[in-house]
Amino acid sequence: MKTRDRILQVALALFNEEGEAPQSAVDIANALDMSPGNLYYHFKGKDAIIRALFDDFEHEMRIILRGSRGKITSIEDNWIYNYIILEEIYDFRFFYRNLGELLARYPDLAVRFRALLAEKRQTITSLLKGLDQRGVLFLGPRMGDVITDQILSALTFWLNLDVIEGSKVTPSTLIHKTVFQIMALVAPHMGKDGFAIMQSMIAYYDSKIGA
Amino acid sequence: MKTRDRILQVALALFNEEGEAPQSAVDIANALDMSPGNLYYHFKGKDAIIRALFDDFEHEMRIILRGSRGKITSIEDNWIYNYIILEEIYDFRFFYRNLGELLARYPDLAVRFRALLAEKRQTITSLLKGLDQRGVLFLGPRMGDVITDQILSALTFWLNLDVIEGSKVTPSTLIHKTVFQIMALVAPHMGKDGFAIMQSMIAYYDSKIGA
DNA sequence: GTCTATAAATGGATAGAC
DNA sequence: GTCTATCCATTTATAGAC
Repeated sequence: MKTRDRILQVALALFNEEGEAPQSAVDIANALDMSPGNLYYHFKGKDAIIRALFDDFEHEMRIILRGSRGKITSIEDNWIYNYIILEEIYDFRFFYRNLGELLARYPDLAVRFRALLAEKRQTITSLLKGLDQRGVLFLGPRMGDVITDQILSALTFWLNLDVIEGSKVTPSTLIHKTVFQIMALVAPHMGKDGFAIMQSMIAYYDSKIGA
Repeated sequence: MKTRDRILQVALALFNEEGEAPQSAVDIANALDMSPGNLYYHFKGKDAIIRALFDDFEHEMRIILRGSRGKITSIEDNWIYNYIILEEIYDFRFFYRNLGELLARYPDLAVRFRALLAEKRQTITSLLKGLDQRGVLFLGPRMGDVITDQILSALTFWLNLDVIEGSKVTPSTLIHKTVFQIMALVAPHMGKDGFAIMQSMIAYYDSKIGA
């Protein structure tokens, strides 16, 4: 394996497990059993590593977002789609733990992250509109935007609330819980079927987390 | 005004406006036209200042939470109550911008912050239960917990999404928008009145932000 | 209480040998 | 490509004069 890739791999693991902020370039070099000088030969510093990691994340997230266009019609599709997005975020979770501070430190990444968010918003909006038009959903005026905001917020901060509350659930359970939360944002707008759908989602969720 | 209080006041303003992470003890001293040595005479360092600021925040937030017990019965009461909480958070917004990283750096504050969150959760849960029992709300099994999570999340991360999306609304508009979002989480569960209530909330919200 | 001066520690970064 | 050695800048923290 190329040294460059090894650095990215180990740095990502280190950031995800210990947090990005406390790690210095020397810490990363140590984790790789490598001299700081050598690390600087491959990357100009921690900044360059973070930018390279964001490149990877951005690329993969775009594939996921683009790949879903027009293919999601059922509730089950929605569940799976959310699951895939959350798993991708989990792989680069160090980024979301610190989001505000990180984007303040790297304005260039902030621009790109916002573009990604805008694409997500777009995807969610058109998805909801499709469900509304097919009569699966009943959205009053403005409610489309309101729910989009709520879903976007859930997708962005699900990891934070968990950390802050100090919960100790497994990653898999947390992802399932989050998907459930997102579905629960939509279910109340499903008219008289909403209650039944909510019930079956609860059953599905319980089976996933083994409750 | 006592020097100690001046330090806290200026440090809070500095953290809120420029972010907490980039400010060193020397920066704070400069903002006060004071020598670092003098700052260290009053506080052992930035850590001690942050702890003192958290003391203030915790104290005021507890007063707000305690003061509301059993007094909130109408939708209008809810609107006002949320507004007061959001304003208090806004006064100490530096804390919420960085929440994850900050709590990781100060485990003692993490414990206290979690206790505060638990008290908030408690308040929201009993509030929803009250509305459910009086027939204002219709919550299926589990839905109480789900909505509580959603509200708690909105109250905790409203400032972050705004910063991340780079929006440029006034603080007042942002607070109104957030209250609206929280009410919109509850409205769909108000049975057949939900639609009308939602409509009147939208009108009220529009009047507040002058749209 | 407040200042100046300075020590001690840390993190970022590069030069030059191998 | 990789290492050692080193430098520079920043930050924390304290001692001692006023």
